[in-house]
Amino acid sequence: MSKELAKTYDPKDIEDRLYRKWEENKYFHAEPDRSKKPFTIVMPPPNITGQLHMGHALDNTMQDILIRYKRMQGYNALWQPGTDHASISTEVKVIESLREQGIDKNDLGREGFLEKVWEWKEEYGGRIIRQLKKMGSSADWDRERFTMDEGCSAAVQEVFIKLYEKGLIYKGSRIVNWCPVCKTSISDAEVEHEEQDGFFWHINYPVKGEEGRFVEIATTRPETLLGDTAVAVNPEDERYQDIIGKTLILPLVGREIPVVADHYVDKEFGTGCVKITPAHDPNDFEVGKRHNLPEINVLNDDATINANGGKYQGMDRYEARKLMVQELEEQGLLVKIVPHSHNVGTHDRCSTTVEPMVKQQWFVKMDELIKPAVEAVRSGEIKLLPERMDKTYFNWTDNIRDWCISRQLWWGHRIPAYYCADCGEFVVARENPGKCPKCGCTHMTQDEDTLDTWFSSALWPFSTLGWPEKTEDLDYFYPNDVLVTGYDIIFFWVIRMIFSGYEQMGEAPFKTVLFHGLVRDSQGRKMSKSLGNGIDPLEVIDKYGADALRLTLITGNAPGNDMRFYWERVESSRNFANKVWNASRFIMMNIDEGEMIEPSLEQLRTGDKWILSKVNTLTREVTENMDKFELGIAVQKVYDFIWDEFCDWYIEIAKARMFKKEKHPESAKVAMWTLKTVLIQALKLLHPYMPFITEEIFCTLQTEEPTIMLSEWPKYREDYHFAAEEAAVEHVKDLVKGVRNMRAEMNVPPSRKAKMYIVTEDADLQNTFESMKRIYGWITSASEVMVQADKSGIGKDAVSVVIPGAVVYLPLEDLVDLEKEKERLLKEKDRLTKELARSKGMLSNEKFLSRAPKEKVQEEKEKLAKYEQMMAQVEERLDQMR
RNA sequence: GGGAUCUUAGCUCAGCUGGGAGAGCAUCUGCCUUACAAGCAGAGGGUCACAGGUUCGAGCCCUGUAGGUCCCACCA
Repeated sequence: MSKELAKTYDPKDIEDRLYRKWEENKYFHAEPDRSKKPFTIVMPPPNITGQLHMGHALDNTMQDILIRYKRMQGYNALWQPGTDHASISTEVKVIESLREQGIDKNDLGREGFLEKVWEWKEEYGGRIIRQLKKMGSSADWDRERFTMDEGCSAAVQEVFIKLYEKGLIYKGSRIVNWCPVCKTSISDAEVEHEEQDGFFWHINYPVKGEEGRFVEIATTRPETLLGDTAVAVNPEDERYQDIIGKTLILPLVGREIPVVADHYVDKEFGTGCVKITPAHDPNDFEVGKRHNLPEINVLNDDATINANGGKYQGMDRYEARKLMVQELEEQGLLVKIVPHSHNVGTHDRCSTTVEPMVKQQWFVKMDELIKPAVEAVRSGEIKLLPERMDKTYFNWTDNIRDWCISRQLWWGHRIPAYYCADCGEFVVARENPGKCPKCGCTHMTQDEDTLDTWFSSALWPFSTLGWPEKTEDLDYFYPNDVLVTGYDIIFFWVIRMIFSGYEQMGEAPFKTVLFHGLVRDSQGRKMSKSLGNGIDPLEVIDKYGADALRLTLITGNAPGNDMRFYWERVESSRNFANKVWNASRFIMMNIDEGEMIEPSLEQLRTGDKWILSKVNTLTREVTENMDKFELGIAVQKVYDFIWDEFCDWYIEIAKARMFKKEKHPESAKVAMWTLKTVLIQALKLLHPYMPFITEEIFCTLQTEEPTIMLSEWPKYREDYHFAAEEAAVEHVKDLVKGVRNMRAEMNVPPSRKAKMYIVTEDADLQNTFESMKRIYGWITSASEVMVQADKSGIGKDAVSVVIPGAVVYLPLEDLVDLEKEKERLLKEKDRLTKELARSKGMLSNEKFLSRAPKEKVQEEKEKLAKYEQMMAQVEERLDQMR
């Protein structure tokens, strides 16, 4: 009785204190240990510039649940954390902050700028980690890594060189996506397509030497006309047979360009004539290659027109467009302007319209690399959850294109290529070779470009474990078991980790990928800065506690589905936490101190066996669902058990015994043991989801173990399955519910006590009701309970309640409104009539009898018998009332 | 253009391999019953989008329709 908890649950009191305890005791830390099986999850590294948002909160909660679960199961569980340098985001952010101080990136120079970025990293890099800790995340922080730390950088260099040497990385002049604001190339995955309303400008291109003859083309980007080097038509298009091979005069420019025939042109679309701009359109680039057309780049890196644009030089692309259209109109070459909505590629970071441009860039050749990654998912060696993600995955791998990995940024891993200033030769090497292998000069400088951020994240599952060194960690913890992440980065990250794992390690990086969806606002919108609709997880934690937030994010959500965030849901999670808290408080206040010995099966009463059987089944179901990664279902079962079974029924059952300790000391003792045992088991099942509250209660309730997080995950016990007791308590529940229902509907106040007669001819039932008299008598405030085979001694006007197998009578003559009771009985009769019709219908169906499984038929027959018996009772009672 | 996914109670969503429709919140009615009013007890509320099909039996499987969401895609 000495231990006590505060009256209401206050997470603020306990969360930080317990987290400190866990950290100080190194409970999160994992070291290779051959006597235990490893279980590894690598944390998707949050950006160093990032602040905790709901996506992180969900992602980390799921991982923490899995890690805590496996840790309790005895696995050597490693949750490997770290952060990502996030090249573009970070660079842009630092540039902005410098600009506010009036400093320009270029004035600082590369070295100076990088110094500033590292300063920024030192200052803000730890912020998100501190925030993740507030969630209760049990990652092994001693192992925190950074994508640009020494080891990860070595891994990046190693991979680059290996791939280059295998011919899987090449440098080439290709058409790439160019962001004119970030002034860098980006990969296809970073381009977002958005539908925009634009126009089709129809322009006449004069045919050389044929006065008054034109070829009409249609374009959505008239300014690219400056780079046109041909016009193409479909070779099968009858309309244009005679102009193939002729020469056109490019309007405004005056350049002579040929008309070529290419199957790429769709006869049905537009005018059937396409202007070809190889330097600024991926398709045109291909056409240009086929017809040996020159590539004329007309844009600067900031998307202004360059010297090749003649008099338009220096103008912004859209300004030039406007002026050119105007001039075309003046010259009578503009045929018409047709509104046209089309897809425009934008940069996912800054939303700037991307310009396709021909540039020298580094690429990863994908066709061979992707093969094992495809096979892994196809064969099931790597499992994607939910399964439908397979299609998304294959859709990408089937249409894979080479990966542009060079970025014109400073913050990131620099490309290990060195160029000779004299002869232009380059070498890929671990360090500057100093001397040019071709001309022998010493003017070697490193490539200015850095690598795509995802190039380093792709190596995360093994670079964090020490690769390219052959470490014990790598040997023991690789491959990872599960990867938890949002479906939005399947292309950016998941696929690239998979092929990198196979290529570098010869093995899958992980066995299962568990995808989750987006956390949206209450209206279903994406949470975003610009909308200002984001909800800060830290605010939620501050108001309701981390456990409540975690529970909210996990319940009622199937894997891979988006969810909406509601404060009301957090509130109900908090209410559950309080429920657990108070149930525990009650138990602590009412059990005796000291060691408790497990009672023998003979000592256990019906109620004890029932709840032990229930928690036993719960254990099995929770474990099964967690193994299937059905976290929402698993925690829902724990929730329902604790609230609806343990609190609503077992604690009430126990009260009837504990409050009469003196009269029945043995029964009280067994109840106490059961209360404590079941509570601890339920707390363990709940711990991965709500680590703080379960730890606090566990540590207050018992002294044998220092922490719940290293306690043993409960196991299903064959000897704790009690079918008969479960059935008995169901009968008692039916009785209690029936009486409560009657009292509520008949407006019998709770203060009104009454005798209770239970009439049944079934001897087993008589025993059940006889043995649990005290329990349900107490719950229903009966003054006295009689169990008998007939109605002797029961007043004619006693109210009756028909329950399966028995009729309960309560002599409440003075209070009873006969009309009301008749109404109540008629309602019950109505319900039974429907059930009987359904049941009889099924059982009279020959095909059901012959084809349905025997158990189903038997089950249905039992139901029918039950309803028939109840119907008879109801009818008898109604007859009496006539 | 291709693909995925959703449509279940007033709202938000569960419903895992087909076998009598569930939860939370909201609503209504009683209760400060000695763990909890962040609570207890009771109640109301659903032709599971629509139309077909398979099956003894369909919210669940198949086909189609309508509407919503998302992803992918070089039709200028």
